[in-house]
Formats: sequence, structure tokens, C-alpha cells
Amino acid sequence: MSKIIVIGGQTATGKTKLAIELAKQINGSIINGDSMQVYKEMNIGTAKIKEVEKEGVPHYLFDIVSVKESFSVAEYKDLATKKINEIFEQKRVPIIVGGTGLYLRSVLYDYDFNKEVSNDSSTKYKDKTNQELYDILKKYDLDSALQIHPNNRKRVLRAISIYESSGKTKSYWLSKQKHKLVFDCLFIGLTADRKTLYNSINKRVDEMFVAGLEKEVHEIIKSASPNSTCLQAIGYKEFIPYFSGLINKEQLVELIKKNTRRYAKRQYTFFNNQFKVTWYDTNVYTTTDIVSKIIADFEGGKKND
RNA sequence: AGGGGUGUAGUUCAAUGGUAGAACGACGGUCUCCAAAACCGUUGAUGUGGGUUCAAUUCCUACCACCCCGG
Repeated sequence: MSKIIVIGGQTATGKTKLAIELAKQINGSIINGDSMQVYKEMNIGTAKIKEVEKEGVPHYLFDIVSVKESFSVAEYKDLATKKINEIFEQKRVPIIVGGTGLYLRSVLYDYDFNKEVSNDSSTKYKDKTNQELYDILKKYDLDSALQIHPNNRKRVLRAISIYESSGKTKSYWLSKQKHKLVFDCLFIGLTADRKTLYNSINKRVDEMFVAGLEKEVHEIIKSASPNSTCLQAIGYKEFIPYFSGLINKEQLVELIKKNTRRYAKRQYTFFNNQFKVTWYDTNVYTTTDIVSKIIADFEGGKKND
């Protein structure tokens, strides 16, 4: 059966480069698995691949929306699923590359985001405290309530919305799913020891500034809607206090580096616990080594379930 | 080598003559549509030596360090 190669892992470990090397050797097509690289205006700060670096390898789901538009994992799942099937039809190998664990999981498992559910509960309940919201959810859907921390307002609200707009609980919808992979997959995770990783992150952030990050962010902040997803992105959101004079340049750079480090940690936790990942330490293996190991596993029929 | 001030967690700040708190950080974790988000847990400190006291981080004192003044 057709199989997907998934390259995830921590930021600044060379996922993009690995994917290109691999794709060239196995006739692969690359699908973006990153929540921020879908935005066409966000290039420098997301470390998006440049046109010349693609070396002729087909790339999909990059630059598909503007920062003025909204986008989220539900749309991503639909688009990516279609694209995977198209690539299979072309007898090519889909390689999904990116650091957004939820995006990858949503495509590879039978997630159902329930399009009928609207999210207007957040305005309806904006005056409620966290505890009051949590009490409402406990009445609607005790099972879900027990899995969500009362302070996690976002998820409590979402579970409330699911019940109020579909008439069924979130736990009901979850019980309808198989919680199994819908494709055969080979999961590759790239990591590095902490010192190397931090050096790579620091270097990359410094390079982004040299490449004109400030200008890019300035343009985006002008045109993006205030609640746009892109203003949550690391390397972008930190400019808001900088542009209003609350922090200086040096503090800005440090803040971006710090947030990137913390993000890398969360990525490791997510991939390690949500997928059966084969990890490669990029300090131990070269890109060429990793590519040949992946190909051996791929052709040997290995899959991670 | 005069005067004044400050020394509490990695950092910024609380507090008290009777078990030293917080925020941020660091570390670990959760994850079914704002996910580069949101959330949770753990960690860790009274500069040094004396003195007063049942008890000192708190009061006194010497030293050390840092800051300000010495127009």
C-alpha cells in the first residue's frame, strides 16, 4: 500500500533540507505541515523554503492564504487529505514536512472537526469566569470536562460550543472516531542536543533580522486583521511591544529566541507522545545518512503505527 | 579614601522578631479547528562573621559587594 513519509520534529533542525534530499531520491512531493507557512506574506520569520531551494521538487500547501484571511486546522486537514490522494494518483511519494503537530495528526488520523460547530460561544460567554464556564461544561459533558483543566478557557469554550451547536457532546464525537492512522506512515523526527539546538536557533533568528524580518513584520501588521492567527507567530508577535516602544531591539531579539526555544521543547513533547517517531539527532547523523536510513526503512516496508 | 543607600530564588520585586511569597525564567508535561496557540506541574533565595533574644531574614555590629553624592 501507498505510504506517506512524515518529517516532523524541532524547529531549526533542518527538516526542509532533509525533505528536499529525500524527495529527489524517491520521487517525492512535499506537503507543508506548518501552521504558519501557509501564509503567503510570512516568509523570513517562518524560515520558509525559497523558490530556488526547491530544486524542482513539487511543493504544496505553502502560500495558500493571505494574512488577511482566516485559516485553521480544519481547512488544513481537508486540503492536505486531497493533496495526499492526488500525489498517490501520480505515483509519487507524499512527504509531509512541518512542525505543527496538531496539523499532522489531524490529517493522519480520522479527526472530525465537525463543520457545523460555530465558535460564537466565546462572545456569548465573555463575562463568565473560568470556573463558571467549567461548571456549564460539567453539566453538558462531564467526560470532556474531566479531561480539560478549568483554566484552559479556550478548550472549555470549544467543548461548550460543540454541545450547543450540534446537540451532541465532544466526547460523543470523539467516540465516533477510530483513533487510528488513516494512512500508512513513516514518522521521522529531527532533534538535536540542547546546546546545538539553541545555537541553531540563535543563529537562525539573527539571520532573520539580517534578511529583513523587521520590514516583513511591519508590512504584515499593517494589513493583518487584529485577531489573525499570524499575529500569534513567534518572530512576529514580539514586534508589537517593540513597535510601540515598550522593549528595545536587543530585548526583542532575546524574546524571539526565548520563545523559539520554548516552542522547540513543546514540539519535542508533542511529537514524542503523539506519534511513534523514529528520532534522528542531527548532531550525530548527516542529512545524507538520514536520507539513506529513511529510504532503507521505506523500501523495507517499515511503518509506524 | 568623606557622606548616604542597597544586599532575599537565575532575574525583578514582596513580607515578617515565630515554617520566607509572587511574577518572570529554567525544567517537565497535556493536546481533536486561533496550535508558532492555550493550559498544567516542578524547581529554587535571606552576602559573610559576630552580638542581643527562647527565637534574627528582620534589631545591633564588623567585614565584603554594588549603587548614588562628593555640584
